Amino acid sequence: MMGMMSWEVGAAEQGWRKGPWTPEEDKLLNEYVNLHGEGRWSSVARSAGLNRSGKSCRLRWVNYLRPGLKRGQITPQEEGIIIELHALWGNKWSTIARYLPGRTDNEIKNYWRTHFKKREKSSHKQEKRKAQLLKLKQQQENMSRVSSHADTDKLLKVTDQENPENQQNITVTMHPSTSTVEDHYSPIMYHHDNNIIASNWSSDQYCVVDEGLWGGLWNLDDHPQNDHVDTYHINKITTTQTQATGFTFGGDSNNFYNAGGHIF
DNA sequence: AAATCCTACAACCGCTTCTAG
DNA sequence: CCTAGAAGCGGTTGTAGGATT
Repeated sequence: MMGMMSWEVGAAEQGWRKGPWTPEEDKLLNEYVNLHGEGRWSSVARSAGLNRSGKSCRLRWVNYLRPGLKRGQITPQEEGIIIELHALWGNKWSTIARYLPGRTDNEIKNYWRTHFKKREKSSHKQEKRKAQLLKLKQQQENMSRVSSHADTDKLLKVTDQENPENQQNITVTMHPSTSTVEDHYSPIMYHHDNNIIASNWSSDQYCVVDEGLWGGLWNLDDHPQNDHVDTYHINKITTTQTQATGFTFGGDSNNFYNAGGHIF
C-alpha cells in the first residue's frame, strides 16, 4: 500500500501531496478549520501543517469534512428534487445542491451520472430502433413546439424569501443540447406519492411529466444545518395560459432535448 | 482461484467568476 | 475602473472493491 504511486511522483514535482486523504490529514484540516474558520485556503494548507494545495484542502472540507453533511443514500425525495432541478437547470450542480441541504454538488453530480447516465452498452439493433423512433419524436416535438408558438413550456415563480425582491419568473425552454454524447442522461423511473412522474426514457420512450408534479415536489422548505447557508423557499408556482401540455424530454445518442432555463 | 469487468465516488484539472485592493 | 489571487464550478479521471467470467 505504501509504494511509490504514480500520483506521488506528480505530487513531488509540484510540491503538494495528492490523492486520497489520510485520517491524519483529515484531522489536521478539521482542527485547523474549526479553530480558524473557512476561507484563505491557500494559507490553511501550510498553517495546518498539511502538504496540500489550498484547492485540495477546500475540496476536502467542502465535500467531506464540513459539518452538516448528510451521509448515506440519497432518499427518493432527494432523488426527485435532483431530477426536477436538473430538468430545469441542466448540469448546474452547485445550484441544485443548494436545494438539497447536506448534499454536495459533487455528490449530486456523481449520483446523477451513476444512476441516470444513459446506458451506452445497448446493442446496435437497439440503436437503430432508437434512431428511427427519434426521428418520429423530433417531428412530433417540432410540431408541438410550433403549435404552442412559444418557448415558454413552463413558467415558474420562484421566491427567495430572504430577499423577496428577488422574486423571479423562470421560463424553462426545451432546446437541442450541444452537449457531448457522454452527457445523455435519463432517469429510468421516478415515483412520487404513487404517481409515476418520469418513466424510462433511457431506452425508447419519451417522458412526459404531468403538470401536477410541479405543485407537489416544489413545496420545498429547507432547514440547512449551517446557519450561513441560505434558505430557499419555492412557494408558488404559476403556469401560463400559453404553455404546452407539459414537459417533454427526449434522448438519443445523436440528438436529444435537454431542459435549460433562463431567468428574467 | 485468478483474471477481467463494472460501479461508485473521491479527487483532480482547467476554466470561470468573484472580490479585495 | 483594473488586476491578481482566491474561490467556485463542472467535466473528467483514478481507483477501490464488488461482481462476473
